[in-house]
Amino acid sequence: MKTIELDKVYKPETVEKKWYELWEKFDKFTSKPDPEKKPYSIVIPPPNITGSLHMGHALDNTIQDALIRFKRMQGFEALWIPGTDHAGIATQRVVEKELAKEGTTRWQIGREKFAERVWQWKEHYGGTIVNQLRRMGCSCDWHRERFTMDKGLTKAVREAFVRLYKEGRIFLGKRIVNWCIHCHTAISDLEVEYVENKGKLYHLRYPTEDGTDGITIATTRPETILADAAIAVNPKDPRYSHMVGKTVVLPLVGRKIPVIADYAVEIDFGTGALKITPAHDKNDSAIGQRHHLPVYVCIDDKGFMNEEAIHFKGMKREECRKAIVKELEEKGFLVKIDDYDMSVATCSRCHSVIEPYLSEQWFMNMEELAKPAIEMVKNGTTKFYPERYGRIYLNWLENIQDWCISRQLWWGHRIPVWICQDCGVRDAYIEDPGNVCPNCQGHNYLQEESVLDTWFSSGLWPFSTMGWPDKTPDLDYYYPTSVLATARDIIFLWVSRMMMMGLHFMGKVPFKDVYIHATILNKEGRRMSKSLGTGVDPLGLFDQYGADSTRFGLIAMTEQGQDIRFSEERIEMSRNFGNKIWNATRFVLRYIDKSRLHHKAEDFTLETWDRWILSRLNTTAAKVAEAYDCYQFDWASRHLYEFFWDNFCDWYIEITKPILNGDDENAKERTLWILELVIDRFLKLLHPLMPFLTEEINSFLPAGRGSEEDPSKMLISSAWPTADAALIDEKVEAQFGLVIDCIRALRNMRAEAALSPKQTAPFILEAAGDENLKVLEDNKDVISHLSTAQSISISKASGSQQDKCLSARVSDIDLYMPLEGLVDISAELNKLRKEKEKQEEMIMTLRKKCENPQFLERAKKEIVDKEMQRMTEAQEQLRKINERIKMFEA
RNA sequence: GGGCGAAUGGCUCAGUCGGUAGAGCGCCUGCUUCACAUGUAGGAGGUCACAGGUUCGAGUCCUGUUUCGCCCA
Repeated sequence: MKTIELDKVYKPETVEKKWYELWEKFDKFTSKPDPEKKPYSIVIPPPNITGSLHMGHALDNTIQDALIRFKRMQGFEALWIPGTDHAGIATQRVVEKELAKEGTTRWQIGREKFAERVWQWKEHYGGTIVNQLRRMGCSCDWHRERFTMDKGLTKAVREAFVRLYKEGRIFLGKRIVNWCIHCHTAISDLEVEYVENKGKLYHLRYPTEDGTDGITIATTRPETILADAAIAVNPKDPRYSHMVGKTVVLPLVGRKIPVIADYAVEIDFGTGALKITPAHDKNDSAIGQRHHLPVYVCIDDKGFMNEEAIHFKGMKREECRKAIVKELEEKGFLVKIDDYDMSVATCSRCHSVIEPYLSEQWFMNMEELAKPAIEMVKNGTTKFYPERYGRIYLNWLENIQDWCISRQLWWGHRIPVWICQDCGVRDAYIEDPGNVCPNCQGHNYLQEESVLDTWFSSGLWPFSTMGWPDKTPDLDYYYPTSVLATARDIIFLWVSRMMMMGLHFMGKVPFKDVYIHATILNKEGRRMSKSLGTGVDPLGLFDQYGADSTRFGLIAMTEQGQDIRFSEERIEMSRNFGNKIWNATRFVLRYIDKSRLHHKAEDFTLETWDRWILSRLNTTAAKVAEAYDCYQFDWASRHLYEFFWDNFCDWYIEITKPILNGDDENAKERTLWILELVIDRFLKLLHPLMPFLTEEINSFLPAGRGSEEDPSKMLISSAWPTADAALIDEKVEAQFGLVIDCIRALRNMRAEAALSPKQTAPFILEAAGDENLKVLEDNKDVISHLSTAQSISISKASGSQQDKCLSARVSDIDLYMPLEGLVDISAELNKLRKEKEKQEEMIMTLRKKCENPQFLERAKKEIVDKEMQRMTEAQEQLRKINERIKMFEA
């Protein structure tokens, strides 16, 4: 067997690349239905094809990969389906920008050519984020990679649309929609962002026809008066009751419009009189419908004023506002302008101001679809983690509005409805019907121009990716998926739609659990934003610290669903952790000549520290599995870190050094077995979080040796180390905890006496109870070694006071370090007096407690006993301190 | 306007059933000890935002207040 010399520092770069290639080469990510195994499946919340990996993705996909790897190791048939969505607006904009650079537009090249260009772009650049997922170590089944515009998914979209259409849930309606003049399409309510803005409130006077009276309204959008249809006041408002039913004259335009009464008008806002512009405001539209008002449109779909806008025609809406205010002022209609803070609706894609726009769009009635989606969360079939997000989901679904599903884009699933331009008949088709109208036989049977909202296809994702609408073995086996892990802002966008569509078409929820992870904020506690440049690029972190460190660091930062501030220190801490693991293995490998994993605990007489580390290992295994299972990833990382660094490296490995260098062959065999066992098990426990490092180290272990030559031994396909309850021993953990405390106390005395690290010192340990006495005796060598003792005397407490020496107390054990002449008496006295004060304070509070009859009566017996115990303990300690003070003073 | 969340050491955060406040980073003092200075040993540092309440006992439960963040309308 050749000995392996490892580098002093772990270097992730080459390692990460190597292992990812090997995993893929040996199909480690591939999953297929296996009736012998239980399925565990995840579909990726499809990232946007135009996107690149940001911190949120990094966290989201670390979580999914950790779960998949964990479950795969546990023996589940684990499937993670990757893919991307076609991101209608975003992708179209990217390609339009390219065209602009070439001096052309999509209108010039036409719809078909444009679509070709987008596909070209997709082939070239669409793989960015997918490759970044590989860089992270994501173990997705790439054979099943899907794209919302690929053949299978298009078929699913078509099928779903036609079914919903035939069920009468999809309809064409002329309504006010959120219109983006820049993207030139309708967008959904969820794509609208409200931005606080310092605006103006314009007070305008609308006179009566005879000029004797009038009414003053307040508006933030004076340019829309050109399309006013009425003035509305609240019927309860006495200021205007005499005006209701009369007509006023629309300034500049001269149109006579009625004054109407409607309870929707807020009496306290502005002047209490509201101008009604049914074509350019959602609320006005509703009021207009109630009062059968005519609809005037003055702004077109590109944001320009139209022929309704008299001589303002052709102006941009912003220009028109200035011009119209000026003219209103000149003609005496402007009463005043107030400053006014308002929130302006903007397009979440291009940030231009949304124009509420009356247009014909396709809508989907959601009310009926929402009902089962609500029910399945209420009855716990699908559970949210953390729970509170379930309530947010419910609240949204319970108030759901019709969904505007049409987009005036050229990139996306074109709505499969054909409309006869001659007779107006229309229908939806799974297969293209040709251009002959089935009704009038005319040849103008044409497909709808609009495409579907991208989320229409995302909603089908959990089952369209598995082959729906066909009945496939995959659907039988993997659906419903186990969990959807995603960010909070996705609840409405995808989670709810996937639930509705999944229940409607599959009759089953699409996922059993929904895990909502933290939002990552920057150091200042603000959202990371690409446009503001406040984001941290995870790829930079991968380069600097390695993917493993970034994964582990992100996980360690994440508490349940709570927002987290990104701190690079955590990533650094994780890198140091990885390096620690690397070096600990490096140490152990110096002594390991062959695998001893075939041994059992029964083969040896185990020492306290052996049983302690085995107990800690198995406790950790149990806690880590539990943490993964309830999505407490930060706990998992904490348990792993603490076990390996604090327990294994700081204590166990240090203990083994003299044994490994000694000549007790039996002890060596036993110790090497445990060292190997701990590393073997620990690597497996850590693997879901740090896949590369663990796989690399495993390949050096004599029993591991997962490699290109022996891929079956790779960690990725190894069995999860289930905790062995027989090796968990709380008593041993307490006993060795006592030993640790004693060693710490001795080291502390050394530091007080300013001994150099190598300088040995004599110690005296006296235990009051037999039990602790035995623990000390059993671990004498360890205590001696780790405290760099010259000599250790362990005995039952004699009651007699030790001479001039430093002292400490752990449980019922007195520890002394006699150092003739070396003890700084005044410093020691100082310390003792401080301790005395502390002890007296403690006795006071304890006495208060223990003498309180209500405490004795009402508190649990164990607590009372414990407090009483502490009380006597503290008094004993105080007595000793006093004695020692006396001694030093003498 | 409605809802949700947060406030614990200088910083970033843990704290599960109410029972002696923890970690990492930073800081101070020792260590070029044959796994690791991305390390090691020791140390300092906290009125748990504020005010009430429940309780024998509150960082933890309840009510209110303040500040910050997010979501919805």
